[in-house]
Amino acid sequence: MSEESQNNRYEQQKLSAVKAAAAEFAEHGYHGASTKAIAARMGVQQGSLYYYFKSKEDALLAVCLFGIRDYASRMREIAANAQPFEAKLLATISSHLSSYRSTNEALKVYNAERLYLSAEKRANLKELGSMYRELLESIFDEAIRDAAIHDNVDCHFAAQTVIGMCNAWGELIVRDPELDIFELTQKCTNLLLRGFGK
Amino acid sequence: MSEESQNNRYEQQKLSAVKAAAAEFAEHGYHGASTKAIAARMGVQQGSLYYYFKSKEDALLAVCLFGIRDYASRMREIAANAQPFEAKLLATISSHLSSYRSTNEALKVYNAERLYLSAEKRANLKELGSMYRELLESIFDEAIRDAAIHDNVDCHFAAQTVIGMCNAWGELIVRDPELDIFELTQKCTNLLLRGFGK
Amino acid sequence: MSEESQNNRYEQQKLSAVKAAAAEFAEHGYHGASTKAIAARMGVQQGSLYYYFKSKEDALLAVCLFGIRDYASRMREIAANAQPFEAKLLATISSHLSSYRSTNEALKVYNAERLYLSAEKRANLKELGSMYRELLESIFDEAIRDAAIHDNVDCHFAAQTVIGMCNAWGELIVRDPELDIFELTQKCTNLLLRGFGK
Amino acid sequence: MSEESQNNRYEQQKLSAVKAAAAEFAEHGYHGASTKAIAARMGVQQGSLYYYFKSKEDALLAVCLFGIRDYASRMREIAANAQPFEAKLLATISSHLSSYRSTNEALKVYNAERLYLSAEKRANLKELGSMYRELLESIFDEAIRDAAIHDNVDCHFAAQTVIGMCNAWGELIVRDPELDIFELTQKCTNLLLRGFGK
DNA sequence: CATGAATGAGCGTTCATTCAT
DNA sequence: CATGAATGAACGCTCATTCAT
Repeated sequence: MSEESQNNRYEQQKLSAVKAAAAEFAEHGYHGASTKAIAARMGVQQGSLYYYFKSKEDALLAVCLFGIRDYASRMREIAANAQPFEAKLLATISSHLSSYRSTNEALKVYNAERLYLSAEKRANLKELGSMYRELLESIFDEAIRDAAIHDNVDCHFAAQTVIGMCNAWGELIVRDPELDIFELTQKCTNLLLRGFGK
Repeated sequence: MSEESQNNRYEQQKLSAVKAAAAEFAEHGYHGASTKAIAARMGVQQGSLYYYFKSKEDALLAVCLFGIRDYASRMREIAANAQPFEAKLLATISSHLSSYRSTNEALKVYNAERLYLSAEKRANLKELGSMYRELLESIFDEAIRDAAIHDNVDCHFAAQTVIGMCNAWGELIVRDPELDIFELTQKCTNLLLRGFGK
Repeated sequence: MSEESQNNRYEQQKLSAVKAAAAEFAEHGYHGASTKAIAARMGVQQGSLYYYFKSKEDALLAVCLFGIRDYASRMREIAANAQPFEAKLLATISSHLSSYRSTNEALKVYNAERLYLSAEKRANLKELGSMYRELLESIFDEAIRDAAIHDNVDCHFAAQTVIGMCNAWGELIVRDPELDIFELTQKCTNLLLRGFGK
Repeated sequence: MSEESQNNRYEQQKLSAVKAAAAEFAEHGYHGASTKAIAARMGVQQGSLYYYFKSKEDALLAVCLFGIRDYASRMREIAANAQPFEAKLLATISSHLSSYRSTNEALKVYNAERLYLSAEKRANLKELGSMYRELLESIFDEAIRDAAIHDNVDCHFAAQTVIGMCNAWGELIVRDPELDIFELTQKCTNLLLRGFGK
């Protein structure tokens, strides 16, 4: 039990480290953030960080994974559910946008800073990222099969655009805590389904 | 003539410095880029950079301005022209997306790094950026008045979304030189007008 | 005991840093001295200095304080003692001149370089310096009241002159380790009391 | 005539350069002053300074010489005159103190910065400086022979002290343009002749 | 005589990282 | 598990100086 509680303690501290790193990376960027500031934010000395991360780059990887893990797994659920296209699209957007509120800026860090990871470290992420896009593409594919959307829709373009639009709004969500995510989700979904025109 | 050519020399070098800085900032981010690398890219010694920029931050400001000056002025022209909504929207998107090819990554830098400028330095940019969004909003306002789009469209949301979508694609344009901008412009415009649904 | 010795370790190193800085500032002036040379003199790497000083300017402040702290507190004792004027004057001069031997050139640095401190940092010093002069003035005031000196002596002038004379000789003391301070003290005191004339 | 006027022009500019350098050296010290600031103060470009000084060190030498040339030659006149001791002492102090007003801070620079000159460059100055002190010593020697002062006065000490006292006040004169030099001269002379005691 | 452009060395400072305690 | 002390490389920047024009 003592071992377990120690383990818990470690996990708690590690989580706290990830959140501190996420906040610093989000505010100053990966290169602009300092390990000293991350340590200060979580209330330990600079050297102690190295019990939780092997290096600064390692911290970035941890933050990125923290940022997309849930987000990617929720996508898997959405794609697997037997729902009409419109519901799936709404669920996707809702999940994506609200992730920006719930992951301590880690999703923003994933978007803005992941390219600074070395190729090897990024490999893990790439898989999750690609999976996300492919699942979204498959939703559009299915919609075409079900005649829910025009058959001339480019599914790759569509998925990329949905992701890009959500990320663009995500930046604004992080910066403006007043933004109403529910309303925003409605508007985005509506736009994607029907456009602005008459 | 000697005077003019001397003047040209300075202007040429300054432009070359801005482009070198844009490239380095785009690749490594503001904090990750080094003045040494910028100098090396333009073929001078590190110290010589300071003949053209008062500081690294000043270089970032110059890059950002370089990135949005034309882009903003083109928007002014588009908004002023007497054209139907659909043409204006297409022109906007076309201008926005092709800027990512013509400004040596400076527009990408403006989007990703401008928040690292101090408040005073950013003031110059803010005006141009706000103007851009407001002009775009006015195009949507006008479209409502002309009954070209539904009257329940939130023009602020619409403008922000167009900008966000273009910037998201801009990132991809910069990273992938093969991307067909003409085709992309069509698809984006089409989506915004009619959506994916039937 | 381990804790105390650790604390000692830091204090020892900090003192060593102050002395190294004093020596370099005295030899090359504040601007002419390099942090690299200071670090080398105390046997650490350049960057390690910043564990003991927040900045080079901070090091100058530390040196100045080190240079005048004892010197100012001794003045307080002298002024407080119930002794005849001549004894107080002698004590003052003796204390002032011998400080130049005991503070590792820090007093010289205080005199020659303190004006390079920013106004805020200099504030700490100003108080001590003013106190010193005022205490000395009060000794002259008292001497007038006790009729130990002519009543037309300008006490401000007198204090300033004593200080100036001692500092002038201090420069020579630092440069020439052979100078006999005891003899010098006698001569200065004698001059101030009786002048060169008959 | 054209040649002469050109020569004059050069001499004027050189003088202006010396004064500019004196002012910068006095304000920031030799190492703290920049050639750029000196050039700016005299209204030319940085590179143009090198028509008047071979190097920054050369500029310091020129300033030092400018600071003590007149001052030393005046001392020669004073020592040569057939006047009583008291008159000579007064003339010396008057000349010394008023030099601080008339040489654009160059005398202050001579005192505070001359040690940063390399040994060879300082040689010229040393001669003038030693001459000054020796002339002053000879005045005290003569005063002993004429029985104008006690025969136990140490003439070397006396000369050094007079110089030191004047330089100490000189610092204050430079910093405070309101100081009454005439009054100060009287007080210093009086002190040196009669002391503060009764 | 003066300039503007450039240099290359050096500066003060910060950084990610290590490791004995 | 955590610290405090130290490292050495890199950073942004300033400098005195040079030289073609």
